[in-house]
Amino acid sequence: MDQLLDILKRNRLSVTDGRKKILEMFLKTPGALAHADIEKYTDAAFDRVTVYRTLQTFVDKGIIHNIPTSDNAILYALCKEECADGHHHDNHVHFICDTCGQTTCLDEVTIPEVKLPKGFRPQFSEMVVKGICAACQAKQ
Amino acid sequence: MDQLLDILKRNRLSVTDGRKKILEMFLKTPGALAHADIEKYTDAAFDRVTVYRTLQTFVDKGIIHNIPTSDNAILYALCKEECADGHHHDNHVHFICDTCGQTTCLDEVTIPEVKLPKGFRPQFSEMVVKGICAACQAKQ
DNA sequence: AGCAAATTTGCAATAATGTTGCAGGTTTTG
DNA sequence: CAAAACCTGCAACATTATTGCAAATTTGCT
Repeated sequence: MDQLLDILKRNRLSVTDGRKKILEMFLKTPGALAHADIEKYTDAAFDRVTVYRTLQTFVDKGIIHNIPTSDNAILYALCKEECADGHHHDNHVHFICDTCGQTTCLDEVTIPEVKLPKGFRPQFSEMVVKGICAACQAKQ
Repeated sequence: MDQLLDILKRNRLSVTDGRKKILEMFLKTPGALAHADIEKYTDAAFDRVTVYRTLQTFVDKGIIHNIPTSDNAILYALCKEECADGHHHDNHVHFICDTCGQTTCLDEVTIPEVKLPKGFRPQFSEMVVKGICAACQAKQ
């Protein structure tokens, strides 16, 4: 079965053009996508509202996760291993390239544990590294 | 000399009511503040625009830094050591409490280095830990 | 295949958030 | 104290996000 359909079905979501197109974008893109990227995608001219709702649905189902950025943008990326509903186990590092701007999930780099002050109980952590990505480095 | 004035003067900023009030909020607050927090602050009824500009000025001067969050909000917190203009050395971990929602700078917890895949050159990293903070833990 | 129920979409309206130019006011400098 | 520099508030505008509802699509069932 097609990978797209497989993911949608596994999450008990109706298979619609919008969801297929948006999910396809994620599967094709190595890095992360912002809401704006999806809206601007030429092939897929969906209503803004639909994009918002689709992304939210995907996050809820654990198909994609969002990435914190210190500037305002919300970025989304595919979860490597499918996560349980609402619970993401994407404990990998995200890398944002200063040159090309692309955000990459470094699935093989696990977020290290840190020793917190007394009383703090950690449940989940996120880590973002900025710098120059392998692709841009190679071009120079 | 008053700490407020000291900070403003050291950064060659005019001392105005707005800046004093906003900086005072940061000095009083253990955690981080969102733009909305400042705007809602009862005593300080400044124009929205003034708040935006003041926060931007403080960030530019290295008085405050912003904290990435996976939801959309931009949070700001005081820089512990004053940073050089534009260059922040706030390489500490941020903690967001799931119970009270407050964000705390863990100044004493340094972000660990991670080993990146070949070709990636890191320049700056950020780390956010979510869980239950010491204050909320103690209340239970 | 065909039909009813459930779900999803697009539109419209509205809210929330962020930006810019400019006139008037405040702070600083000397 | 006066001039210059800087800051603030207003207004207008741009962008981003949310909600309700009717129409359209998809699904489950026979």
